[in-house]
Amino acid sequence: MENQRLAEIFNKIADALEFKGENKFKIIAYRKAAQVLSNLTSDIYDYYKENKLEDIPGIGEGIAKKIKEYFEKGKVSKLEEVTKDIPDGILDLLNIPSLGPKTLYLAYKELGVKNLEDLERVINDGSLAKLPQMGEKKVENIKNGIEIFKKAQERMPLGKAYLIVNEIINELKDMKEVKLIEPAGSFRRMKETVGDIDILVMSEEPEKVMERFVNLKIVERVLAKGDTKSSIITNQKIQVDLRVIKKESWGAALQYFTGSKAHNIKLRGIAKNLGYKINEYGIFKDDKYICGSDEKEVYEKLGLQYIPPELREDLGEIELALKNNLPEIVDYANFPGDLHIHSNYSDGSNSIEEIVKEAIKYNYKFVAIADHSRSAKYAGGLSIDELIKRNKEIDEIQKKYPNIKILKAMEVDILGDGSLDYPDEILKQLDIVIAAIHTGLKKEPEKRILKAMENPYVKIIAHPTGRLISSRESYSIDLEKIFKKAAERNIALEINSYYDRLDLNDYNCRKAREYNVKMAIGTDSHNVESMWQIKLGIGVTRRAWLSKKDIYNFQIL
DNA sequence: GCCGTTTTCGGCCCGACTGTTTTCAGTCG
Repeated sequence: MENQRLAEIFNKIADALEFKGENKFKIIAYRKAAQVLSNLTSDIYDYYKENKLEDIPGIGEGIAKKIKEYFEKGKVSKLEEVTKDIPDGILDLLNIPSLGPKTLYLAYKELGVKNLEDLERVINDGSLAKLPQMGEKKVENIKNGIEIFKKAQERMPLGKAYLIVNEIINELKDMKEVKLIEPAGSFRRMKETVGDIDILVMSEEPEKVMERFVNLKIVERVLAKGDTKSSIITNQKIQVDLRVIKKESWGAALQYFTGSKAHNIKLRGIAKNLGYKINEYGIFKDDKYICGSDEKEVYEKLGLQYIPPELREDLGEIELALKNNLPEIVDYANFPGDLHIHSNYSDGSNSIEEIVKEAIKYNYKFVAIADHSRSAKYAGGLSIDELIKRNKEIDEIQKKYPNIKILKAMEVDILGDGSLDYPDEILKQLDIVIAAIHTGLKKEPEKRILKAMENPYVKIIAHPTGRLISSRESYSIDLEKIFKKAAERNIALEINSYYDRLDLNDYNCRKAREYNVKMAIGTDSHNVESMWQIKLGIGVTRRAWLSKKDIYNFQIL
């Protein structure tokens, strides 16, 4: 599928045009097309074949022509045209905070800056500071920006950001000046990674709140400090923006700063058509304040059903909300249970009873104890005897805790030939068999998974792509084949909610939903302190528009 | 470059903060 490749091409064109100072709306149009392409669940080639490229919103005559060229000639000549007089790699420098296209272009034109080394040279020899509109402080900011650029090339996984957000909120929420505090941005939308963290505070006394914020223990550097906005870099090298909002603007600000950008731009268009203006302060008609204190009210005023943050990506949610027809996604509260937890029988650190007690705190109806199978020596995989002993212990504990169902599960290795790590007569004693690849990730993973799915006892395939957000690409598998088989065999695919996995991800879950595949949510916890990560998995289901009927956890009891 | 029950041309979201200026440009979200 060429969707991503084309998205990259259009983003690159946008970068080049921005560098050259082209019409900014043209740049927006290319970026919009790139965004649409990277989120498209169906193959762009099919649209091309059926001559329906222009049916896709955001793709018009010009970009359709370029996509056609790509499929017919294997290239987009516009990309070559706009990049031919730009040195290789200079566009990457646009990702340096505080260095924008105007300054970069000037440095290139006047000082011959072509790469990061050149940039550092003109900073150090003082020539950059002598350019028009430049000065010592601007150069200092760019210098700091380079440091951030080098260290924080990657976005932070959502699960890590969670801990930082919790810490900041805990530090600020008890101030008497703080009426409400709430995270916004991609964090609130539960994107799997975040580039920075946005936090909103309702207060009438911004000075005190800002003062406290920029002096928190985790602050490494203060980038800006004002009455409405302050920005800091934490000791973990992530930027946190804090905004202080007045009561009458709270809902509008929450809406505005939650984004996504594409979602907000479309909302603005709707507001405009209704004769309103919408910004972070509220909805206005001829500069007269209409509403803004409540986020739901903001959507209602625009004739829209309230759209949950996780859906706000401009992937069709606005059109559905206009018709009051959004999918019924599931709540974070009252989730029925966790399908993937390791006990100290294998490599977990807590006993089965400790896990059960913790699960009760979550109000779960069930919890699945899923230890590693015998081949997983590195992870204390259970021999058949150990497995039988463990199951007996589960029976005993079950008697003590009648209000929660303890499921006898196992995360069973898919071996090199696609067979499972226990014989069928053992597998059939389990409530849930979760099959997974842990070794030989490059050894025909697709074939092995498909073979494992033939086994009559397999209920779930764990972490189907094997990717790790911070360190590993997915196995090379054709997920569509897995989806078809899963639907046919009624096997659920996991949303592994461990923060560095989130596998399947939102995009693939949306795709799986088209095949009527059920998803199984489990945290893969190895200690009870990790069980909160079920939130991350639920977030994925919400971003993928899944309803209860799409989620295996709701169909177990 | 996209888009249209105002439009096939002329719009396209808009405000905060910083730094370099002395009324504004650049960057960011």
